[in-house]
Amino acid sequence: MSDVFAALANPTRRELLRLLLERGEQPVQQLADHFDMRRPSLSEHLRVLKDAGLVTEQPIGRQRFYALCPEPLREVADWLGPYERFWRARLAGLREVLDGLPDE
Amino acid sequence: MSDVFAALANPTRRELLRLLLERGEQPVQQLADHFDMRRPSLSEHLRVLKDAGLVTEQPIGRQRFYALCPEPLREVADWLGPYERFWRARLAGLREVLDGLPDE
DNA sequence: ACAATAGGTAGGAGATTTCCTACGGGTCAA
DNA sequence: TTGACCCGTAGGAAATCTCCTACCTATTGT
Repeated sequence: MSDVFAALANPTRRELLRLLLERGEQPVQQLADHFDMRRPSLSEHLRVLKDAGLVTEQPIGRQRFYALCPEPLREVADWLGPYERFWRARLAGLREVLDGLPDE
Repeated sequence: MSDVFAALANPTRRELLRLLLERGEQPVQQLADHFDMRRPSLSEHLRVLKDAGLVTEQPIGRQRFYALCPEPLREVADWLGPYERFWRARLAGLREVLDGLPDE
């Protein structure tokens, strides 16, 4: 869980996930085109994502295709569950307060 | 967003959030009782959570009560939205495969 | 006023992150 | 086979993280 959150804490890595979500699996070079960064650094980001289980890697010829693997994100959503009840209650409370206000 | 994920990437900080969720707002000492860690380190974790907007701080006398502030978590849930569709599709695909299998 | 309590700040050690350049290993095309 | 290409590893620099000890401020009770 910690490694998943740590992986998501970097904007480059979140952008990589977004690209993989919107455009499907891609080789490294194609992903690298979107970033102002050397490829070895991108490789390192991809390794962090892979270690967190957020992407899978499939070598085809001399390319490596990376694909989104959303299971860890589902676990994040599960982790959020108990807190969701809390913020819903807060929103409900806020609504009550707003309903109680005059001049509306 | 990055600072929220970075805050969540530490198990001590996630445990702090869990304590605040389950037991409501508490002063630092009461929180510290649950950890094998010196108080200055706890203070630093609380500061990280506060900077990420995940907790609020209210001084009462010589104590400071910390309370959960779930808005950033709601934003995380919103961020997860597009990926949720993806993993649901995956689960649906998996179900299809399972349904197609013999010997069930 | 004085001692005790709550909790923060200062600063340092060691590990980790995030970028880089240089290079190596495998694959394809001529 | 040779050169071009895809992409990773090695290793280093600067910044940041996470813990610590020592110390400081503010509040409370006597």
